[in-house]
Amino acid sequence: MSKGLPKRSEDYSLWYNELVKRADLAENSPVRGCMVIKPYGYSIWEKMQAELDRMFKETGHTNAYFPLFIPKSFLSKEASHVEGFAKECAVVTHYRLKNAEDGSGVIVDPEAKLEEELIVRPTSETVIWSTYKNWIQSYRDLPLLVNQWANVVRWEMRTRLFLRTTEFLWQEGHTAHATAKEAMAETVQMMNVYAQFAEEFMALPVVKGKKSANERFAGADETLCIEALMQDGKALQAGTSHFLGQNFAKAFEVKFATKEGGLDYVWGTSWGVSTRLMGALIMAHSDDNGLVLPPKLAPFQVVIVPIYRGEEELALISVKANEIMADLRKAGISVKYDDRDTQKPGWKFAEYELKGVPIRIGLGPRDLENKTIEIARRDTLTKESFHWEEMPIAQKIGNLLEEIQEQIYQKAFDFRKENTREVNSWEEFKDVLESKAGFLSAHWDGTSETEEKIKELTKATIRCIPLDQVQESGNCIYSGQPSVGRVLFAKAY
RNA sequence: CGGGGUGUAGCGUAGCCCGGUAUCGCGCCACAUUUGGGAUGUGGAGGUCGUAGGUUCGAAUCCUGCCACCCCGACCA
Repeated sequence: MSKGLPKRSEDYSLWYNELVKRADLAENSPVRGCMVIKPYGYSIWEKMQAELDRMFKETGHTNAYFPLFIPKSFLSKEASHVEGFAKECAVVTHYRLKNAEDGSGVIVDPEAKLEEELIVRPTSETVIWSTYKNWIQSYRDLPLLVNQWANVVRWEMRTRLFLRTTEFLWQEGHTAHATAKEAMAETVQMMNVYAQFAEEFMALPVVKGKKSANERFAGADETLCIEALMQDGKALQAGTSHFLGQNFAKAFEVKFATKEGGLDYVWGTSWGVSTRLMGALIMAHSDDNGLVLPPKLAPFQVVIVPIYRGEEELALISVKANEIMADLRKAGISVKYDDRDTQKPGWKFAEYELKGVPIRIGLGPRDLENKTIEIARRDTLTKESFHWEEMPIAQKIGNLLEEIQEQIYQKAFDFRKENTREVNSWEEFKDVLESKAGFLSAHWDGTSETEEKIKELTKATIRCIPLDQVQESGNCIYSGQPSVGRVLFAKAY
């Protein structure tokens, strides 16, 4: 129905790119790899932010803001951290431009070279830990529970709207604790917050787990994550929570006086989710007609489209429409009334389908006469005629929104279940990966060498060692060495 | 960063091999008829052919550099 949106089955990545642009979520900017997030797309992000922010505060965190620029020397203080990020940093070397003498425009003023170059933050551990040094002296200053909403820059070689962009928006939490146990509890807690957000609000089922050493964050002792499965059978890392041990405390000399009178390095965590969640949201639920949004994150949950001939008829319909809107708003349901005369109803139907509005209400003279409204669901593309004396419209719509939220989750959950397969031999592993993709649950000997080899041969990586992994003895799919449980493999974004 | 492809009106495109100032559709503007699944007719506006050079009497077309996007690879919490 939608004019020429590519089919998922024919070209999944083309479908994704076109959908992002046509649904008015984002577009490319003149700068390579950077995106313009358009108002409709940004309002979805704002909904995500609002909910996550609420959850962070509920768990005792407060927001702060640290600078965009980081002195180059900071980055090298934590050895594995610099190794992980050095290759993708944007660097500021000068602070002034001047007019070119030949009148061809502005050039960098060579006189204005910075003594120490500045890195545009790829993540803020270094600048934050250098600040924490001054904030923490005693166990009384702990725990320190801070989050920031910010933009970061990573000079990626290959970019895709939302999934991997040069600049992206995210939140990064950075906490400091007196004990390893407490820091680890924080790391687990935040992974759980992310999982809860993904499942309840994004309607996205996720697997909670631990990263293998290969996939661990640069500078962390342990990385926990939530992994989701997209409709093309590829996995997407949706959020990470890192236990930093004392690595950054040691690199930045952050010590505290313990209750017992000793002096110790503090224990740290960091955790983040980014605009990549937008990519996950789009790919998890949408179809060949366009976006499908879970009601809890839709910029507006209901759109009312009037069907009329002439102004008098519109006026009559608008009276009823306004009444419905007031009822819905009173019930906490967000609604838009599209009474533009510049587009026809059919055009609007297609438009709101493309944009994933969960419920569309059609209201015309026939409805006024019969005391009905037409309710169309985006997720199932079904329509029903509802008699408004049957029950209050707000109650009907409220119930339906809840049902949609649930069913979208259930659909994604079933899809993941169908596409998570236990495999027990190397041949089977390669075959399933090739023909069906999805998550592969398989035994692994626990070594980086094996993981590396499997990645090289199949492009599949260990997405995580699931938290609910069952202890089960078996043999590594590749090396045949003994294994104590299955891990989750997949090709990933 | 390596290999391949693409760049022509807001969007999608023809023309390029074989050089002579650009085709078609959607969209846009005006008017009329329309309005329960992307309306129809008539008239109209809109172009540094990605960009900078070169070859030529003449370049969208041939040559070179650069930029951006897409695909594959490498890289990547």
